[in-house]
Amino acid sequence: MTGFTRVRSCPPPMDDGGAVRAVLDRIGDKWSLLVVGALREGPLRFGELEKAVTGISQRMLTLTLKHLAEDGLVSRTAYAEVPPRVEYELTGLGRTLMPLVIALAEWALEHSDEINAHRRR
Amino acid sequence: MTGFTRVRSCPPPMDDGGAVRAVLDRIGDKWSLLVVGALREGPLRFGELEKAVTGISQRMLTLTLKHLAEDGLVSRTAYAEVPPRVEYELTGLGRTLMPLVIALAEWALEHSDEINAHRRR
DNA sequence: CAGAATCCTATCCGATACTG
DNA sequence: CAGTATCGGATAGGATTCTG
Repeated sequence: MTGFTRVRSCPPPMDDGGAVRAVLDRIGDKWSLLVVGALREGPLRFGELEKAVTGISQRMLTLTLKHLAEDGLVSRTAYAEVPPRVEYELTGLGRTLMPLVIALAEWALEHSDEINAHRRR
Repeated sequence: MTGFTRVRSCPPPMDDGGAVRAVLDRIGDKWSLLVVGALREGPLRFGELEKAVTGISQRMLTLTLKHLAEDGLVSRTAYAEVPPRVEYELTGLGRTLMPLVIALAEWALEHSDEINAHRRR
């Protein structure tokens, strides 16, 4: 057990020993939250995601979707058609993350000016 | 669901052109949110932060604090004493981020088991 | 259309040593 | 105590090419 430092009070357990960090390691990368956010209104195909998440490379979209699927945040459905069609959709677990993504986006929009002003100095 | 076709042109943006991404680039790194979370109950000294954020290296703590200070999320106060004492504290702007950090931590704790179970397959 | 494979670069970040 | 400076390995991620 890793000691905490000095307990003042212990409201929400920020560091349970790694759960927070483990999650951050996954969704704290450059694209995951943006992809999750892009799926907020329903399933999208690979190509649609590519357009929805501006700037993402094909490779990173593939990898990000694979990770999100491994973590159970996104489901992948391939339809046997020609040309091929593959849809990605948030799972129930993935949807529980949406309020956080929304909140983060709103926070970013609301405070980016202030942050940029500060950074410029 | 019959009777209308899903509109899929461009489920437009929560991406205003980069504000969300810009913020993610800053707080989406490995340590920033953990440092912010460590400061939730009040100011801490450099050494206290080092212990509070388990696993962080001296170098990364220095850099992370510098970035957070540049963005105006954290303030730095050096007291002219021997030995030196430096305290870091959330600014008003930094405190507006706390609800998000708390929410993220709670989400992580609540769903890490499910994520890990999924990943194991 | 949806990807897999390969190559290559920038940067992240830890370890270590030194300083006021 | 609270940093700074430097080195080097690991990895993230972009560009390009190829395939079912």
